Amino acid sequence: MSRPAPLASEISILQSQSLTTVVQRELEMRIMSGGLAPGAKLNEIEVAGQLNVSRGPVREAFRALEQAGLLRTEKNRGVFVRAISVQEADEIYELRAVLDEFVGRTLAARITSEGLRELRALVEALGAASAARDLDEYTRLNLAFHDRMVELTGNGKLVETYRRLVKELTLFRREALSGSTGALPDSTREHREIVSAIAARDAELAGRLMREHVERGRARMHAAVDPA
Amino acid sequence: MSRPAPLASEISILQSQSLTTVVQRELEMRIMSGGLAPGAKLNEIEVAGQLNVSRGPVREAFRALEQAGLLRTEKNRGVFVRAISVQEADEIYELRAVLDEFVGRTLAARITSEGLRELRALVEALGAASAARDLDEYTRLNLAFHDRMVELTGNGKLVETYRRLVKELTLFRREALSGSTGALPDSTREHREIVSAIAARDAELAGRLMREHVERGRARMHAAVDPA
DNA sequence: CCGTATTTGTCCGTATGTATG
DNA sequence: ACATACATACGGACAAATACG
Repeated sequence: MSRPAPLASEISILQSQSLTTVVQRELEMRIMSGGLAPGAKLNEIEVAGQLNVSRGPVREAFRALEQAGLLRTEKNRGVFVRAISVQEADEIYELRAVLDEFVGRTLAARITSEGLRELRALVEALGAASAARDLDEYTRLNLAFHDRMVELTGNGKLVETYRRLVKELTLFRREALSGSTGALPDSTREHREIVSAIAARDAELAGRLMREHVERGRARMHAAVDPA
Repeated sequence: MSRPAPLASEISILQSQSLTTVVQRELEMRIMSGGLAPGAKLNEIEVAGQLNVSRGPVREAFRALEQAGLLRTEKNRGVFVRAISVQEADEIYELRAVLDEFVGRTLAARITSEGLRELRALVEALGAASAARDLDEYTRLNLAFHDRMVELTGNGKLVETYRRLVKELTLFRREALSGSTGALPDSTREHREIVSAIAARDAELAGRLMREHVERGRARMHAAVDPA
């Protein structure tokens, strides 16, 4: 056993989680953060070496991430970070529009005042990041805002489904818009209107605004991909 | 190597697919068909022995099925067939209602005459199975009818998402309604109305009928679970 | 509470298939 | 086309944790 002593931060994880889970999380993080680009090949031995584990847990993590839609396996050839096609991204946007419309309607019907306070705080923070032209922070908060809205519906299955789609979309953006100008869309006004509609308990309007909000993202994708 | 010669039908599979995939499919089939009931514990060595493979592919299949929502893992304890709670089933029905409403609207807008012919044939077959009181056939055709509708939308991501939810609902029904009377609901009339609305290109109506159709299934579940 | 048996978690060796010169 | 190098697929052994008597 030539394995070096793990860092202190790793010990607690190693004790409570299986190595497969640790590897899975680490790879997912690298994919989502862009450390592993779509199309990149993952070598079992290499990954195992980097994480100081054997190939067993790595292979198990590969199977999990494959099912999660982040990796693709070619038998006897290797596993690759999935590349999402424009068509697939379009399908995801279409689905997201349906789900987000439901989210808007549902929140208008059953959000609590505490939930509303949270959303307003996130919208304010989003406006600040936008004014400061802080793209990373804006992106982070934008994801958090939408994710929190979905959570506040109280439907755990919806949360699960939604997050899966968002992960794949993130993969696509990283692939397609890598060299793109980092112009932040500034949807601050739209965000405010959505929260207002929810606060006003106008389910019809909140749903419509959410759907249109997603459709605009979809249109931006097409505009960025096709050199119109 | 004391492994017996595989059947001819297995050889082609072994050549084209990895053992992990074969094991995964086999386990999924056993779970969906009820051979493995919710809550049942799966022993690695036992499964490996039954399928004449080593524990490696079995463990990899476990990770994939865990991600697919059909198995649950407790560290150092084992993997179990997932048991879906009533609340979770309710969440899934709520989601399905949203998706199926979208399916109805979409089909009304873009179904082809060939697709319409297919749906009509399925509805007829469903009516026949209902008249013959053939519950198994009715269940099979009912799943096929709804699955085909989703396919005909042309949105592959939607198909993927929908099937995942249906699998989990099947798991729940198998768990909760195991001792229930096998009374078939006979939604023949509803099915006919849905197809009619689609054929009439009435998106609004088709969507509403689909949503209500799912909501009735949801209500039947609650009625079957709570002794009202 | 301790020791044993069983099961899972991890690691590594070997075979097979793929890519490359 | 052949041989070599290399990566994956699979199997089996060891270590660690849990269950049980």
